[in-house]
Amino acid sequence: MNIAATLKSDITPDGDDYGTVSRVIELITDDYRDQPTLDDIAARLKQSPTQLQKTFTRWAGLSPKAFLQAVTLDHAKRLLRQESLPLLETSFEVGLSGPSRLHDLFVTHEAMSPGEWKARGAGLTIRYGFHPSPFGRALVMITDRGLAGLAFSDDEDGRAAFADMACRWPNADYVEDANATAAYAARIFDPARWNPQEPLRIVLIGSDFQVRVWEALLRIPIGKAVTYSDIAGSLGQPTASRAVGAAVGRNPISFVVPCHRALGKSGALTGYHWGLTRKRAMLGWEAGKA
DNA sequence: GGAATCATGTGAT
DNA sequence: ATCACATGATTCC
Repeated sequence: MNIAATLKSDITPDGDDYGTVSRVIELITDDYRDQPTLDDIAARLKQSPTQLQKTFTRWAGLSPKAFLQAVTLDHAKRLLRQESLPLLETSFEVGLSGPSRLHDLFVTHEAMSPGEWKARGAGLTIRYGFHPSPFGRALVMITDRGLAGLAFSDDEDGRAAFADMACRWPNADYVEDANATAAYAARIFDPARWNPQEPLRIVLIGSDFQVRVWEALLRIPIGKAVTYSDIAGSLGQPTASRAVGAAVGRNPISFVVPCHRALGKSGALTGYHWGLTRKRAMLGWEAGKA
């Protein structure tokens, strides 16, 4: 049995739990004024409440009720409250590049040099593959220095996601190699395999400012969140929150670099490159792990 | 609660 | 130069 098949059976036994979860999220965010009950939602999806219960516990170890609470605005505000600034302040000591242990997924990161960034991927070979994940079909991109890209696709063939990623480093060579990327996907989405002894190697390809923002994101632990202005402050540029937002939006390694843990000051989920529903799903899924 | 408006830093053209 | 932004604060309803 190959690794990709193993992953699929581990994470989504029926193949599409995320499809159900994302529809539930959309229903409760569209109709949040009506406060739909679990029975309402199940009926709208033409499922029984017990089916829905099974899907959620399988997906996140979370009951539907707990999940619904986890994706409300109040919950997002709670994530923000827990002293976020001390977490970010130490990012000054870390500095650019060099290995360091960060965040719950134990990542060591290095940054590409400014020269490499300007080359837009020239001379770089990027191997990629698609794999099932708790948040839909994931596109994993790796270099010999580590994980460089992680994207999500909503369409079946994933062309849009690939084009989105490939235009960031237009001069790189792209080689499909799902056997090489499967091991990364298996580790990233299985908390049981998050291990400080074997940190995940990632490489940040971006401008100096972008890399500093992404490093700040790596310091946010699971179950917490910070605002864009928190990050700006930790960079010593308190008025640059909007620039931070732009840089967060260009994060090439979504989920691993936890850009979903950046929220607006009100606790609102102000945006997400791969769709706000997916951002909500990630925060809800993490509520079951933290 | 919004909606309109302004100051703001970065990156692409 | 100019423009688009995953912001935030202020000032009106």
